[in-house]
Amino acid sequence: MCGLRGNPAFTPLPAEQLDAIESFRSGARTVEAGQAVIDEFRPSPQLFTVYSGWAFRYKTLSDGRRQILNFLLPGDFIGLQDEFVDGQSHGVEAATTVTLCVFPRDKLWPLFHRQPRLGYDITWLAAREEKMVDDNLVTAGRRNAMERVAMLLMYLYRRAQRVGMERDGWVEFPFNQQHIADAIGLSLVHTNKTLRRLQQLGLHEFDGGWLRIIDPKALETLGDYFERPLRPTPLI
Amino acid sequence: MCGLRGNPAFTPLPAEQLDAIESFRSGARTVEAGQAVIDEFRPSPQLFTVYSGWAFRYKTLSDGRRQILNFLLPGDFIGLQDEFVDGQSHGVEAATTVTLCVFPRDKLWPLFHRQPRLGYDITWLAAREEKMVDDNLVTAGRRNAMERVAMLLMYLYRRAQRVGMERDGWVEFPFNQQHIADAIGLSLVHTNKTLRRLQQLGLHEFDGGWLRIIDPKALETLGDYFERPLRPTPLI
DNA sequence: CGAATGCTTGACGGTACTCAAAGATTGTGG
DNA sequence: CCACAATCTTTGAGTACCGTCAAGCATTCG
Repeated sequence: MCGLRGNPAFTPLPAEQLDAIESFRSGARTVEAGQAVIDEFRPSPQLFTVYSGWAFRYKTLSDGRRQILNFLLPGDFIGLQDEFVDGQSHGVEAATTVTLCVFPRDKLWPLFHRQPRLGYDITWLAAREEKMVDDNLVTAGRRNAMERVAMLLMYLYRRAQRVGMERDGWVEFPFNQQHIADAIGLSLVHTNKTLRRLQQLGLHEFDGGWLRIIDPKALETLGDYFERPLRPTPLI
Repeated sequence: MCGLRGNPAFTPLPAEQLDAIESFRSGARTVEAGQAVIDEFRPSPQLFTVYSGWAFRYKTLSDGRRQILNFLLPGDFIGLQDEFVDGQSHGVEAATTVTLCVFPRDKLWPLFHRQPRLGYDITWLAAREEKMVDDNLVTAGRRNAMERVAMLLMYLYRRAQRVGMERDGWVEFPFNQQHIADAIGLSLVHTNKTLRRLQQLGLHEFDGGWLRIIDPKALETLGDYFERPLRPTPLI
């Protein structure tokens, strides 16, 4: 049974729906850092909920340029998009060791049928995911380098914080500068230089794969990205 | 009753579900070009299905920079995102006269409850919308100016074509260069110059608010954006 | 006919990209 | 435990793409 349930970031569910999720679920899976959860060019016969760890969704152009679409944290539901659209979609890669709950794709419709409430929750998650991509699109399209980095750091920090991954002001940050560059649409070199300039302002700090935000307000202002009040999230 | 039903781009529905949609629906609405369908900073108490016309979703930064997130065509379902996340979301603006089917937001859950199949379809639409935003994010993050324009033109042309809006090779194209610039994340001036260079290659043609694609293969190759096989779409 | 809106062009500057190479860090095998 | 490889970070130099500014042109509308 999923140990995330006790987390206040998620909505509690009545026993009947917990049972339904249990029978929907087909197992668990662990993926090591750097390995693929979903291959970019082969639709997955399974859906997943992230149970622990960091992962990310991405797409690559035919010449290898990569764009990270969004980051995945505990509670995120993966693979919906493939259910509904043919052809190549996106890849999902683990950034740390990731543990996942696995659901067979062909039981998705029966789940909607028997537990409409869970169907509604899944729509909730799909809509939330889309809003995050919306934000990332604004970043890539309309923010400059400094703003992009500031936005991304706050965004990732807040998300991790929200699901209880903060420890004394630090959150695990398993990404290298290439990941950051691919997420915000900059080159590796320019990302490095921007990161460096930001660091000298003393608004944040990296250490051994962890991130600490020293001056959240300054970063929020710089990135023009402010935390929004968030309701508890459904957890499938 | 919605005249889009006969369109082969959409899946036919049994009478029972049509009735359910009818009772979900609260009316119709017409919005003139340039007017707001959904205000960017005020959550809408309604959901919409586009019945005819072009619209677009967008977000603006606090200093006025605007990013168009996606374009909306007949059959697109609007407003889901607001259902599920607090705070400011996105705006929706009509680009032509747009007609919409209106649904009260508070009947969304009852609809899922009584017609799980329609709930499933709504999730389908949400996932498809997200995939489109994914593609736009790749464009803004990883394509250069020429590629961005090529991709956008093919993308909009294909989408319009798909819902039967093509007439002798032309589709209505009610956007000015500022719209294009805001969609692909370039400045107005640079968008103009890029458009001009593309036009001289003779791959496409604009005339009086209509667009014709002369060499789709060349544009697809240029933009590294290829049509994917598409199933019929559910229509709510 | 004048105002408003949108398109086009040139000039110039700056942000960000590419290329290249030198540190720093981590991991691995002898 | 050290040597070496592999990966990642950092820096500099040079360039190109794209942004900003400014002004002229075209079209539409009242």
